[in-house]
Amino acid sequence: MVKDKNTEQRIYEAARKVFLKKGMAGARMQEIADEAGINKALLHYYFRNKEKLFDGIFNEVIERISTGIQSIFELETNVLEKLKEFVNIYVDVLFENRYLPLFVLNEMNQHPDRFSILLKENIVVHMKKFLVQIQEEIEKGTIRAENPVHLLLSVLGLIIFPFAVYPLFKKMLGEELMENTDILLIERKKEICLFIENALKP
Amino acid sequence: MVKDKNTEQRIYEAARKVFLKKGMAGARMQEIADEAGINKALLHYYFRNKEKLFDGIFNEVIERISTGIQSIFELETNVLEKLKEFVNIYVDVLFENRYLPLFVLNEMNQHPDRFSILLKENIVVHMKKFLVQIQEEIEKGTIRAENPVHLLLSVLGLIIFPFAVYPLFKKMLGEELMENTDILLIERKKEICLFIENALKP
DNA sequence: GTCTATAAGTAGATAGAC
DNA sequence: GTCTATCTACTTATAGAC
Repeated sequence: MVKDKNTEQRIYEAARKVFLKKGMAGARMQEIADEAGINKALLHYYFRNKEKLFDGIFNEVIERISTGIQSIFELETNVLEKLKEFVNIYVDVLFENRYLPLFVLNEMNQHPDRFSILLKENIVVHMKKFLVQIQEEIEKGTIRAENPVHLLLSVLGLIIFPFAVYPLFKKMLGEELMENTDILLIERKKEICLFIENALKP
Repeated sequence: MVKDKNTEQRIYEAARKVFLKKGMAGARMQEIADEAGINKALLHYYFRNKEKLFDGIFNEVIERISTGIQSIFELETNVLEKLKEFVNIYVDVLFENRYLPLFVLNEMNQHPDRFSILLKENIVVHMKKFLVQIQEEIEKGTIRAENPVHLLLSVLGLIIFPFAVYPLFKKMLGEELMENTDILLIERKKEICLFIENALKP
């Protein structure tokens, strides 16, 4: 076990890895300790208990996602451009953090209010502004759509779902068809953009 | 507690409810017993242990999904019609079983091989045939797409994602914008169909 | 078949030596 | 700061009465 990083950080990274993979309920303090190459007791020395450790990880994850979204919505472009930027950035993010979508969706379902405040403050303002912008463009006729909420749900689904499902998908189709899953996931950037463009073309 | 159904079935239904909501790791035998209105010991009398009980539920869920998919792919129609039929049936299924998508995606990630066989035999044959059909229509030019796998991922994402995310979405946008979440979810049937039609129009 | 009581096993948390 | 050993609490599983 390499000792170059300080212990606290090693624990934190180990916890991140284990929590993202197993979730709060499935994660074991012992596994985190092993992963960090230290003793279980040290976990409690640095982070008082499992919940505090989890909260740290979870808040950091949400924070990271939020700021990414924020920066996109601050762009001064039209809806289609914003969506395409969104797609490009988030496919890359998820590519490097494949457990992220399921982890967030799950923990949110298990503890519905742990982070409702967190989310409200960070994302929702931008989200709502963007929904207004979509509505405006629909009325102007520059994009063909009916309900901004549906559009947002659709784009998020196109981006996120493949990452949540890809291990299953890989198993279903067999290695032959999916030998290049990674390439497929990256390809989705242009695939989704094209799909959206066609769907929204007036 | 109503005793009209036999105990085994009551346990089974309680277990289904709890497992789907909490997952294998998060579910508690006590909670299942309470939900079924019986004693914990009876769970072990009817189903030897937690794992066997879970397996029963899980296999049944997968089975149900599989047969649904199967019947759609057996239709003798073109790709667009099949996809639309798929959308209509599955939105209704998920509407009545909202925990299903996350449950399946999760448990599959936790026990990657428990059901690889299950899936292979039921769905994969039809899936592959359908991918071939898509490829043929792409080549004939009746639909505009590039990669059948991407198309399938996209449609599944459009259908499934909103159900996986809807509690979070509801929280983010606040009750005002989402007072009719249920209507929104059902609306997705025509929304997705329209979205696909436009995206695939040659 | 169904219950109460309890055993056995597991996981989180703490005490105390170094 | 880090470890070993241990405690406590929780969860699954079983024994045995009815």
